[in-house]
Amino acid sequence: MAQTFKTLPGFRDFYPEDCAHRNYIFSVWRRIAARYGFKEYDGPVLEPTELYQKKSGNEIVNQLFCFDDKGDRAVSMRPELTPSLARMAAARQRDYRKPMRWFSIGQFFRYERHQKGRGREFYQFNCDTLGDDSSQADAELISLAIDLMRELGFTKDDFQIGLSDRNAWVHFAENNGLTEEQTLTFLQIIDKMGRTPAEKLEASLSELNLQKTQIDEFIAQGAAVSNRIPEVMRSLEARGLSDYVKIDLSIVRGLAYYTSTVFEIFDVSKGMRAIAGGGRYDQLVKLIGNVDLPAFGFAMGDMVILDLIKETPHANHKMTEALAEQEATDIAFILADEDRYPDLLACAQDARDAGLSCLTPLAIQKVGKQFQAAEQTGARLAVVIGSEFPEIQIKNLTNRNTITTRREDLVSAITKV
RNA sequence: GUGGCUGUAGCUCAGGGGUAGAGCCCCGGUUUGUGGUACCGGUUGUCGCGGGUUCAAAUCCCGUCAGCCACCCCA
Repeated sequence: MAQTFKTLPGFRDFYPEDCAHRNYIFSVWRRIAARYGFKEYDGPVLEPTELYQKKSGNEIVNQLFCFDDKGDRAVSMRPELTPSLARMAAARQRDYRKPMRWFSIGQFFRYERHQKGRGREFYQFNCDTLGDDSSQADAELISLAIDLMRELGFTKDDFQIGLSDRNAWVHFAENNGLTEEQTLTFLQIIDKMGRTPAEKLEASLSELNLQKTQIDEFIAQGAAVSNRIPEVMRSLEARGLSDYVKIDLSIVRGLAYYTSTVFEIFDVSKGMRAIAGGGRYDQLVKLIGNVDLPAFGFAMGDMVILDLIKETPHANHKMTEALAEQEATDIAFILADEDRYPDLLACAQDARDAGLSCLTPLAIQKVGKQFQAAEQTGARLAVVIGSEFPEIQIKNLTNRNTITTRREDLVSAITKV
């Protein structure tokens, strides 16, 4: 009995239609990054496990695809790009004018349970500015993120940027006498506040001698608690993008390395999932690469955004249109007389040399079948090669207009049909 | 790691102790040089796997595995 194989849990096959969707998202990512002058880079898929431990501590090993290689090195499939970026940027930062505007599209791996919007393997767009600590850099990347969403067809009614300042909370913690360690615990409590039951929240806060009312009052102050947020907002206002942004101090992001501005993209319609997120990390490059390089970055994964595109009619329509245009074949060659097969191949080669995409029959089939196949593969034109060759017929499959021409005029005639 | 739901054709699913079903997809045909519709025909299954009850189990019971969803976590 033949054994059948399936993908490993959390891993995906990309059939042509899936690949088309993926490439559509990639093309939007690249287009918008280029629009802001960002340069593409990439790092290795396999890194020393230590690189991730250094940044995030030992617990992270549970979530890593890690193993010992044949040289007994502890290695991990990359779960994220930022540590590799920090290493690369630190190593050669003198070769690049600041600010460095870098982006990357790559595949990442996390050993965790597969669920909607999350797998063990996924693609992620990473976009970072290094070597500039200004609020303009923050606003520039948030603006890029907004344009990304707009280019994918989303509107103000579909998504929103939540903007916050982690530093404001650190000051709050200091003013309330928390130690550095307590502050980290505190930030995690804030991060989970939205989905923690009220009683449990009160209990965790009281361990730090805090009351929920203090937190609520602080959040209610909004931008006033931060030096950074008003500057970022002014920049976004100047760009006409401030309608997309809402100040929400409850956002602090899970990771410890964020230093001041943090933001997330949420979808408005479907349960406020986080689509993307990022923030400022002015100390991380120093930690990993021993070079002072303030940075701001964000990342967006392919799984949640694709779900959201498919669930949002106008975004899905935009994707479908773009793919139909991109994938259309120019010409389906149709063989009406077997003896003319070599002539058909010669004509197809001419057309291909001229840059046209062509399909040619591989087996002898009835003309009707060939037209049907041409139709189903989405060809724009059919070119019929038959006994009257070198006279050939060109038919527009959309409006059924037909012209006849000579073999040598094929390429020039095509534009007229 | 914890919980809920679901496992029947390639896909979406119906059926519910007595010979295995529908739609879609795919392939072929409707007399051989012109397409989307229509019609006809065809391929595909140990009903996830193992055990139990029964004259008889895809169906009921127990276990197990897998998938999905949620929790945990989220870089």
